[in-house]
Amino acid sequence: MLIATWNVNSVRTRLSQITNWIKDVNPDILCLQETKVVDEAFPLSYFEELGYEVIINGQKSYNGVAIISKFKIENVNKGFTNENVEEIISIKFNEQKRLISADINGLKIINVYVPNGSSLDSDKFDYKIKWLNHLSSFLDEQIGEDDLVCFLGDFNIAPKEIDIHSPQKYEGGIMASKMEREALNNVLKGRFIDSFRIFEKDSGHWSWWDYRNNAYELNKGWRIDHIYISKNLSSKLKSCVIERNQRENLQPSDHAPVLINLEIENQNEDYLDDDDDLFEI
DNA sequence: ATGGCAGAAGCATTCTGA
Repeated sequence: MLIATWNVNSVRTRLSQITNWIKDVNPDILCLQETKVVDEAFPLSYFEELGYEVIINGQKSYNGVAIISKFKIENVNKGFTNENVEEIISIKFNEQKRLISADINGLKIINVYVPNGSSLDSDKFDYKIKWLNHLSSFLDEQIGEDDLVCFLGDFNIAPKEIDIHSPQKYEGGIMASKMEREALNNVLKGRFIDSFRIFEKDSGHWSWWDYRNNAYELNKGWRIDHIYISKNLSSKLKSCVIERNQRENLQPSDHAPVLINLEIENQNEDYLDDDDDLFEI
């Protein structure tokens, strides 16, 4: 079972790149961030024609998330549905469309687009930390001990020094500060494994390269897009790769897709793919 | 320290991203 995350920086601008990549890789589940489009204008049919179901939580110009799946999608949550907090707080954190989750083929899929935060002294940074704290309580309510969870997306946080191209310059700053990492750890609460780090222990592997300053050509990137899986899935994890060649497309997203292979049985009778060939990565 | 690049809105230029 192939599961991917990709911040596409506008689903409409990147449409042919996304559908070409889908045809090439044949993922079972693809989670998108920064779709930048209202739900009414989302190009649903392009994915449905390829045999996928789609759920979306979009907004105009900014943010927006979607899940594209070959398996039946059940128990959809658009945004936060926290019960043990004042409703007004959930409403506030649902204004920006950064979260969508559902049950798919026995897995809880939780797709996030964490706020960037701008700089440590800004109101946006304060929002980022509070948003992560709200996410933490949402996960606490949503995730049961035996649930099989895949928690993925654009986290806008480099977990460690080795996830930044020039730590001497960027450690402690935005996306690499102690506060953000603590907030992220409070969300994870030791429940998850960073899929990528099971297979690669060294620095030099990035999922995002700034459009500016020739960053891709100089390979000055960050690893900020992550696929966390619950510990009870660890024995099923067969691979995790960053599809960095997608950053070389004409007019690419500034992020590359991240992809895992989970060895999980098809539990779903109405699997939408009639192709029996398993894609090996 | 500043600006570089890109997308959306909307028609010149601003806002936002990371």
